[in-house]
Amino acid sequence: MPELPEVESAVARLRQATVGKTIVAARVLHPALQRRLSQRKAGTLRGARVVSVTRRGKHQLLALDDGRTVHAHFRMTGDWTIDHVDDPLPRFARASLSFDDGTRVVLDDPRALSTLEVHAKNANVDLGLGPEPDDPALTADALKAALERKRGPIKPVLLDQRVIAGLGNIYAAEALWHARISPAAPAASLPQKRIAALLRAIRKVIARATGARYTDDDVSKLAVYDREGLPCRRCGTPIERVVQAGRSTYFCPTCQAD
DNA sequence: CGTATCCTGACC
DNA sequence: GGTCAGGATACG
Repeated sequence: MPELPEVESAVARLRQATVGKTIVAARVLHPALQRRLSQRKAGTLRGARVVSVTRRGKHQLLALDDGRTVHAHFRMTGDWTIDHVDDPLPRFARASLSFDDGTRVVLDDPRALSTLEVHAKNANVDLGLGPEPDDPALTADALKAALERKRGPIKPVLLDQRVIAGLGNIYAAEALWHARISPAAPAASLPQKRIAALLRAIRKVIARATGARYTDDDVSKLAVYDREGLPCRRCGTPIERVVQAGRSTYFCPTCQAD
């Protein structure tokens, strides 16, 4: 269930469950996943110890004591189920890592779009990511420079992970609503002041979601996402839904007029 | 830039 | 049976 705040929470659980422990078995359980990571290669993880678990954008990186890195990405519907080696596998188990203390970490993903890879020691892994939303180097000027290089409407540009790492479909729409910017506004010509407002809004929506679990209660607090036809929380105008670059965009046609 | 594609389930 | 889904990428 991943946008950046959900990945952040997944990383915290993964870290808690695995750091300092040694892998005793690794299984790749779904053919689509096996195309990226063969069972043979996964098997080489046996005996390696997890040194650290970190997040970059929506990517999760497990550093191993032998220098290799396990690299996971949830895409649309992935999540970790953390259980015990003796438990029955979850219904949508796609891969699993078992540890020397009996802990098992299961990649649980109904759509099986998640990815899992193992990178060699010293491998140059380019995740293709821009700055994190909370990166102090991400100033309004820096964001303006990045946006000026892009063509097309702002909303799809915000989903480009090279612009800002970790922003997804929900929080892109939420941030635009808070900043009162139309999702169709050309990214390249947004004025400085509006970009500054957008950056503040991005930080606000991400910060508010981080730490909180992604509960129904949180969803009900969203300003525009999945609220087509419902009144704008600011002006009462019905929220509209359009499709941009194949993704749903929700916005208020009154508050976000340009 | 938009579109199709990877997958599978939920819902109309 | 069609549409949609919180992501990313290859392609035209």
